[in-house]
Amino acid sequence: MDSTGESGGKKKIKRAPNERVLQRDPERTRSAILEAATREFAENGMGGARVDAIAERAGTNKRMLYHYFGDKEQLYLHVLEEAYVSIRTAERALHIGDRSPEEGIGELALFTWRYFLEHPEFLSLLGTENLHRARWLRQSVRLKELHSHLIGELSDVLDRGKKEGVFAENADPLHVYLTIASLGYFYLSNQYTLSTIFGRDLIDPAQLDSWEKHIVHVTLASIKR
Amino acid sequence: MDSTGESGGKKKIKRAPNERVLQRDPERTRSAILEAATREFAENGMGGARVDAIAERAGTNKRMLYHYFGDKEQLYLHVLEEAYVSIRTAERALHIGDRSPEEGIGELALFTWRYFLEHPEFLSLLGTENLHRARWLRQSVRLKELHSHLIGELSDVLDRGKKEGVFAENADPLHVYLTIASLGYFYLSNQYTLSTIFGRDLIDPAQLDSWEKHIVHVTLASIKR
DNA sequence: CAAGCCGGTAACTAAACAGTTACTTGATGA
DNA sequence: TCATCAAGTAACTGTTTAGTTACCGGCTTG
Repeated sequence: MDSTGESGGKKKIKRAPNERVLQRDPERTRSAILEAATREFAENGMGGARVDAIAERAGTNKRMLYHYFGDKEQLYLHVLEEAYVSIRTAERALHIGDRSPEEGIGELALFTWRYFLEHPEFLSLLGTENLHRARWLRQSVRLKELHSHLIGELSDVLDRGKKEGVFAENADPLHVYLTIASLGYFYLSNQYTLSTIFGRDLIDPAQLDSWEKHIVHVTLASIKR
Repeated sequence: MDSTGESGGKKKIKRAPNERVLQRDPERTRSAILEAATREFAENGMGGARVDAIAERAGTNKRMLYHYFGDKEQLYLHVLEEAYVSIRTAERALHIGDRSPEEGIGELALFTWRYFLEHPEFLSLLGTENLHRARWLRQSVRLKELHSHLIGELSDVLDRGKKEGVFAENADPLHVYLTIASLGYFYLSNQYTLSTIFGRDLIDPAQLDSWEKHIVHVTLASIKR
């Protein structure tokens, strides 16, 4: 589309290509807001998060935030959807069916634990959303089918294990996933009260390592025949 | 102490003892505020809770709230302490050491699950407190030693089980408690997002019953020799 | 029975807040 | 080269909020 004849020299775009690269960049502004909002909502919950704080963290101002996302609630919903899409996308890449049933389940447990450990903001957002009884998640059209894949794949692995005689016949895929998620979620999201109360620093690497082994052990022990 | 000589007849206290019982009752007002605050904080978190709403729910007004508790944060701390004292008190009444080791652990798991089920406000308060990294709990002097009893008793039961050869030698009392609490906490506190996502109503009595059995099974499976 | 104190009410205040408006700056296409 | 539109800024607005002040009234006590 350089047929305007003026595409040659004058345009100020990229004047000094690396000196002041793009003063106006909608894509960057948008994602900066989304990232800042993720942190703000994760740290303070829906009620405690401040729109001004998000704008400041993103290096922009409220006007832009309302421009791209409508209002505080819609911005929160975007953040939540993004968080779910991220974990489920990473999860799919695992292909737990490629290994033996026991290895597959162990792999899923390890992945989930480590993902939780590396993404505390995801745990926090889940907590906030549940405080509000999934008020915003229920509105989301994007997320309903995102999860059938997980249960489907898990179900296949369990069935294979049952046929091979290593898993109990009554092992339920939802129960298995809930077991894995429970053990990771509670330990990490409640680490602050737990460490205070029991006087043991749960975030200490040795403790983390010990709990990681525990999760895998418990998960497999709960379904082995 | 009735030596003042005027303790006899005249006092208007209890005029018509049941008609307008006590227009002014500090004890009742105080506990009404505490109960209202428990619900408000549990439903909306620290950031979302409204002081006006608490006063209204308690059938009083803000003045009294500030009179009895100082400010919003101190009131919140009282609520949190109260919640912890309640569960630990009920827990002590269990005497898990009076039974066989396996029954004792099963009893603790059942108790914890049912307590969580009947006290959703406790789970919610825990979530809120952890969002704030135990900021207020850390300030509390009352709660530090409240928990050594639990771990101590649990430790005794495990040791007995190990001597009798039913429990594995490396079973850790903290891990056992965390396992029990994890499975109950996550299922209940995250029931809203989980039900939405997996399309199964987790609060349905049949589901609850099934998960209760699962918790006991998993807990014992994780420590059995 | 008068003095004073404590439980209680309601209206007020200053700050914080979500959301808006008026305006500026920069890119693009005809 | 100029009209147009999108990106961006900053100051503003009405409302909500935690916390306060001024006041009322009944009970206790010297």
